[in-house]
This record gives sequence, C-alpha cells and structure tokens, in this order.
Amino acid sequence: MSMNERYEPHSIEPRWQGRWDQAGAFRTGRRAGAEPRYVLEMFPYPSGAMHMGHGRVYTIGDALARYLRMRGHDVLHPIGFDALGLPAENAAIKDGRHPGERTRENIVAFRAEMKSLGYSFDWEREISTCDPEYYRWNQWFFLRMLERGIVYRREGKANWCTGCNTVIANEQVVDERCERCESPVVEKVIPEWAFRITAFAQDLLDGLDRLTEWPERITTMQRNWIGKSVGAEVAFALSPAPLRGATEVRGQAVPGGPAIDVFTTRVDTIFGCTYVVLAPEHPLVERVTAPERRDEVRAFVERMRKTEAAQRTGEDAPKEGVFTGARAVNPYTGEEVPVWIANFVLAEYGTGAVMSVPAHDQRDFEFARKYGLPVRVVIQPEKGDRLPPGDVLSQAFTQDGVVEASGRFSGLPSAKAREVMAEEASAKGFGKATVRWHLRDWGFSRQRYWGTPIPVVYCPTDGIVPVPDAQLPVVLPDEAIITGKGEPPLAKVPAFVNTTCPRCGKPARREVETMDTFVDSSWYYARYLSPHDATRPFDPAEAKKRLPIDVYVGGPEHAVMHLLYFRFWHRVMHQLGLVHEDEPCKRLVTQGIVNGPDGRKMSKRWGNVVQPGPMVRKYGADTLRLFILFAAPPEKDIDWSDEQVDGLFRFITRVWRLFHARQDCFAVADPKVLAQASGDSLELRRKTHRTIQRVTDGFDKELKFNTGIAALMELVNALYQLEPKGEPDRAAVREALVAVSTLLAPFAPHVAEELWHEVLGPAARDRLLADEPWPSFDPALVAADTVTIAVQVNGKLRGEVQAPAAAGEAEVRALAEAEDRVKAHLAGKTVRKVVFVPKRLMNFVIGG
RNA sequence: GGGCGGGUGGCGGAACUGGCAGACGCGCCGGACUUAGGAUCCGGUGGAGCGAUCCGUGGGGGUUCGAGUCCCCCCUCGCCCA
Repeated sequence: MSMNERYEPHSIEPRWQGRWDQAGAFRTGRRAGAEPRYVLEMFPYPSGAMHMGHGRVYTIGDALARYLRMRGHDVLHPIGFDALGLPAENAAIKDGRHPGERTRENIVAFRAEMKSLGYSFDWEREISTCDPEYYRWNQWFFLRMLERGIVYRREGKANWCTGCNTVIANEQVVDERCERCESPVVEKVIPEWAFRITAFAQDLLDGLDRLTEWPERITTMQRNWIGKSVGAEVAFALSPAPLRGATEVRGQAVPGGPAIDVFTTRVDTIFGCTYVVLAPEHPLVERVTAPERRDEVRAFVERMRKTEAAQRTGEDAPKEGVFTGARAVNPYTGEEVPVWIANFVLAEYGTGAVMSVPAHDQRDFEFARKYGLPVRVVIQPEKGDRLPPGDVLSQAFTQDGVVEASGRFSGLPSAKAREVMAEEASAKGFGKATVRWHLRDWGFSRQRYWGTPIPVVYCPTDGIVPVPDAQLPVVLPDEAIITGKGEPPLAKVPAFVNTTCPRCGKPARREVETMDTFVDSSWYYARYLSPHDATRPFDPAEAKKRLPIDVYVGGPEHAVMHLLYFRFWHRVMHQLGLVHEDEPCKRLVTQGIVNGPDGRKMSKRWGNVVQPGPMVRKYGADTLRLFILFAAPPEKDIDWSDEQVDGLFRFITRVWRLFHARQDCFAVADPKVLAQASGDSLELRRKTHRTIQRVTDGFDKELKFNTGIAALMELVNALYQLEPKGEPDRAAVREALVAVSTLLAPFAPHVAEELWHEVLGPAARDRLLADEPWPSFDPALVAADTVTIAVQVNGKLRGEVQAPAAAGEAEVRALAEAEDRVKAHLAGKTVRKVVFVPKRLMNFVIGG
C-alpha cells in the first residue's frame, strides 16, 4: 500500500471529521480522572453566514483545546448560539419572516461551516439561547434576583433608540447614537426593570486585581467604566436665603436652611474656592437667580438645553457661563462666593453643582480668567518651585501637594487633608465623605419581541406578581406581529397577555417586555456544564469541577458590556450557592480583527470581504487554519492575504510530498538504531527535539502560534536537506516525520491525522492522533554540544568561532585570537578588557 | 486632553532575563527539471560600496564593553475614555 502522491484536502477532511465524530473524540468526560480544562470561545450571534472574525476566534480556541486534550486533559470545549436579539427582529420587519425561522436557518448554516473547519467542539452540548429550555433559566435567575432585591422596577430616564424603538443600555450608546442601527438616541422617562449591578461595584472593582491573566487594557477599561471616585459632598448655604427658598436639596433636608450641595474629589482645595457653579438644569437655578439677572440667565439655560452634552463639556469647547446674582457661603471659611451657572457642569454628574477652585482645576482656571474671577493658591507642590500668587499663575496646578493658607488644615498633605476635612464636614453636619460611581444599574427591559419574556404578571389586586417556578418557562408565542413600531409586539398577542394572577386567580396581564440579550450571554458558559438538565440551570457539582473557565477567547469589543455583566452574573450565582468562587474566568485572550486584503476593515462597502466558507472550499480547512494562526499572534490585527494563503497551502503540499518521498523510512527501527544517529542525522534529531520545544512553548508560555508553525517549517526544510543513507538516518527521519505530523495536529488537524496514519500504518489503525499524547523533547538533545560564539572587537562583530558548549573563557579566547579577521583588528592594540558571555559572545575592548 | 497599545527589509512578522537584528512565510532575482510553467526542487535577497568596510529597528539625547530591548525628550499611528 502506498500513499497518494497528491494532497487532496477535500477527500481527507470530511473523512477525519467523520472519524472524530464517530469516536466521540471531543466529548467531555471521556477521560475519567484526567485534570479538567475549560476552553471557551465567545459564542456567535448567528446572523447570516460565518465571517472571518468567527474563523479566527474558533481556530485559536480550537488549537488550544486540541493541544490540551493531547496533554491528557479532560477538555470541555463547547459551542452554542447567541440566538435572540434585535438584528434578527429587524431583519424580520424588513422581509416579513419570523425571526425564529431565519435564526434556525442561520444556525444550520453556521453549524455546517464550523464542522467543515474541523473544530473540536463537543456538539452534544450545543445550546441556543432562543430555546425555551435555555431561556427558562434566564427567567429562573430573574425570579431569584427579584427575591433578593437585585432585580427591581424603576422609573427612570432611559436611552430610547428612535430606530429600534426600544430602550438600550448606556454602553450601547455611542455619540448619542445607537451602536447597532446608528439612529439617534433620545432620553425618555419610562418604567423599566433593572439589575442592581451597582451593589456589586466595589466587588467587581476589587476582583479586577485578581484577574492577572486578563489583558491589562481590558481590566483598565472595566476599572474606568466602574469609575469609582472618592470625594466629599459639601453644602454651601445660600446668602441671603432666597425668599421662596427650598429647605431641602434633592429630597434631603439641609440643616441651616437652603443650600447648594456640591460634590468634589478635591475637598483639600476648598479654601481656594472663589465661586460655585450650578448646571443650567439644576433645580435651584430659578430660585436663586436675582430678579435683575433673570432674563440673561433664562436665555443661557435655554441655549444650553439645545446643545448636546458632549459639545458642552468637550475639552476644547469654550467655557461659558453667567452670574446668577446669588451668593453662597463656604462652610469652612464662612466666606461668601458668587454663584454662577456654566456649560461645563452637567446635572447628571455628581450633584449637578461644583465648587470652583481655579488655582487647582484647569477648567475652573480658564473660566475664572475669562470672567475675571479671583484665583487663590492653596496647594503647593511637595518638591520643586513654589507656585506664584493666583493673579500671575499661568495655569492650574492640579496635582496633590501640601495644603497652605487653609487655616487649621495648612501644612497637611492633600490626601490627609481630604480625610480630615471630610471628617469635619460630617461632624459639623454640612457634608460627608462620599463615593461616586460611573457604573449605573443595568436596565434590561426591551420593548421588543425576540427576547426572553420577563416572568411577571400585573394583577389589578395584587400588583406585580412573579410567575411561580412551576409555570416556567413563559414561552415566547410564535404568532406575534412584528412591526418595530409602537407598543411591544407581545402586547398585541391576546393569548399571551391575558392570563390569571398566580396569587388570586383573577384575570391579569402578563409583562410584555423582554430581556436584553446580554442576559443570555451572561451565564451561558455555565449552562454548557449540564446543558440537558431539566431541573436546574446547571449542575453545581460540575461547576465545582470545571469552573472557572481556564481560557476564554473573544473580541476586545466586549470589554465593558458582556465581560462586566458576565462577572456580575457569576457573583449572583455565587450568592445563590451555585458556583464556588466569584470570578468566572481565569485567563482572557482578546483576538485582533481580520482586515481585508487592502488593510481596511472588511465590509461590503469596500468590497473586500473574504468569507471562510469559500476559502475552505478552495484550499481546505487546514490551509485556512494555518493562515489564521501563522499570520500574527492572536491579539494582533491581521490583513487577509491571498498570497500568504497560497503559501500556507504550498507548505502543506510540501509536507505531504516530503512524507511521500520518505515512505522508505516509515518502518519502525529498533530504538538502539535511533541512538546511533550521528553527523547530519544527529543534527536532524536535535532539530526535531528543539521543534517540539518551540511548538510546546507557543502553548504553555504565551499563546503564540506563529513561531511554532515557523519552527515546523524549519524542520520540514531540514528534512528536505537530508537524504537518508543508512538505518540510523532512516530512524532519525522517521522520528522527525512522526513529530511533524503530531505537532501539526492542533493547527492543521486533518492533514496531521492523515500523515500520522501513513507513517504508523496498521499499528495505528484504530487510534486517532487527536487522542495521542503530546510529544516530549529530550533535554539532552535540545542543549547544543557545540555552539557558535560571536567575536566582537569594541562591540563590532569581527568573526565567529565554533566551540564546545562548555568551553571556558580561556579556551574561547584562544580560538577567537586565532581568527584572521579578529587578529587583524587586534594587531598592535592593547586589549584592555575581555567580556565573555558563555555560549554566546566574546568582546575584546581595545585601547588606542 | 487622559489611559493603553504599536512604529523593525518591498510586505506579514522573529529576536529568551541587554549579547551575531531581520527566524519563518510572502514577494522578488537566478538556476535545475520541463513541450510548457502561474507546478516542483535548489540557491540568493536590509541599504551603500569592486573591495576591506561603513550605515541600519520612527527622530534626538543618555546609561553600558555591548541597546530593537533600559532611562529622558520628541514625532507618528491605532484603540478606549473624555
């Protein structure tokens, strides 16, 4: 029997896919007792066909999963579909088809493409979030969170997308537009359901410190998004008290009468406060404005109302404001300062009022100079020159320093002063230390159809009544009419809406809103643990065994939404006793984008879209996989390159031909014969073992496949150079061929199986390479016995010498000095110093 | 403006804790085989120079026997946040 001379991916790939499938090679739990590993890639939203981005994530994750399996682990490598969501519904509005129907078709196509790429998923664990058996557990979690007060109903300002006709999350608003459809987003007051994620803010922040295997930029983005700022609230009493005054601010009674509450992170600078600024929308503006300034103030407020927040507060936007005629008292100094309103203060942030310290805040400084307000220095740098007086200061000094001209606080360092001053405010009742967060609660009601129904009922007598667990799932009815306009689609399905109150049994109406699809993706990784469990979301015993996720691969665009909700949800599950610790994932890998051949983002607009499907049909899956992995390390963006892909196809062909040409080496030799290898064949053996080391390092040290594949190419090149002559040569070649096919298995698994079986022959008939142990290298062969040592004279390369690896300085020096070029450069000079780095380099330092 | 990444041949990218810059691939050049070559194999390929040699990792300084790598200043591109 002799092997086919030609590499034909289309005949070998389906065959191995079938064999793996038949053997259940990728099923989790096959290896009793093996150490578990969980490799997960972010599951796809099945819109249309698979694109190259999907090809990249799954290829990266698959290489790792296959490697870990060969390392003997019991690997969980599941896949599913993030199948609910707006795009499917929007498409349905356009062409009148049911989103479920379209989604199911897309899933069929996706699954087929993923299979054709040879991904080693455990398909028996596949899930779809649109399956009632999945989303019933969304509802179950909702009810548990409702019981614990983590879910609540609120009346709030919401971001309303005018295109999607629904509320969207803060994180989905980009430049006042909807991230998905780019329609303008407006604010609307609406009752909605929210998750109290802010209750977990501190914990989510603290957890970041433990995520040492997450990319720093992701943890930094999360830290910024959570946005903790520690500061103080201080009340500035109005003076004189306005006639029609309020005695409370924001619902809080203010001791001593009407006051402006300001929030500041720099209370240590408060003795330098020379004015106070209200947001134009601040509720006190009307009340404090002096009658003679009313027209001017109203005009300004009106103008600001029409300007977008981003424009108003932009760094380069001009600072603008007007004096209200009112005055407020600094509670620390008793001093009266003017009250202004200005464009750069927003009602939503903090208390909607700030104290202005022009000497120590750049924005306040610019404003003060423009309107001729005083500048007073109260902080001096800890080292370096003292700041000049306020009237000649050229810009604000915004760093911490030492407090001065601040009465009893003078001389304290900023940090200490903040602490002491906040304590005093609290003791005297005019303020307190506070913490503010950028993170907001997660409003998750959607006025749309294609999502999880929220399991509550509105009863005229009992109010909001949760649907009992026994009645779950609340199934999404098929017959909704989806128009994308007006009322939520579920409101128009009487059979769904009309129900009875679970408490009193009288007629009641179901909630017609659905959940944000980020709910689905917040815990899907746990459902994979026991996807067919009909009694609970997942098996906690499995969770104990397999969580947290060892490696999670996905795009960095999910840094603040999905990955934050995912961490939040895990904490909730922790509180529910379902998981044993509070972080869902140890290591996160964020993969770069696959751009078009022109270096631009792939898009129909540029006509530069390349899809995995056609590429698999043209070159086979192995070539596509190798291209993706060889082009660059996972985190970097790559450009599609037809030439480069051709090159990788050529590489596989070259490997194939090599095996074909060396069939005479396939017979197993006695291990003693292999040990006899010398000269070129010993060099080949060294190369083989070094290749094993280099490929292995690509998995264990940093996740980097390009260098490992390069090492394999080098080994193949070396094999072409050696024409085997005797038995020891053939044994060394066989060892290398087995290594090449085995090491190729995570990257190009089909051709690897094929070639490995060719070499091993009948001995491997019932085995699969995917199941074989990963090769180990012989350290003695990896360590070189002779090395090339670079010889420099004054740091410039003048020659190189071969020396035994163990050679000492004297021995190497003798060899080096015998080199002609070195000799020439040393002639007539005095050697002042010799630097010797064993196994690497010798440098002669010579003088004039 | 702030935070985080990057800038290395014609291109994608290598280079362990400072130690021969450019591994590997693409492209290009040459050769062999061939009716043919857009297949395959072999060789070459940072720049300048006939040469010894010199210059080279965005730019400028510095530390060091030695810097892509460490320090300071600057330019520039990308992402995120304002």
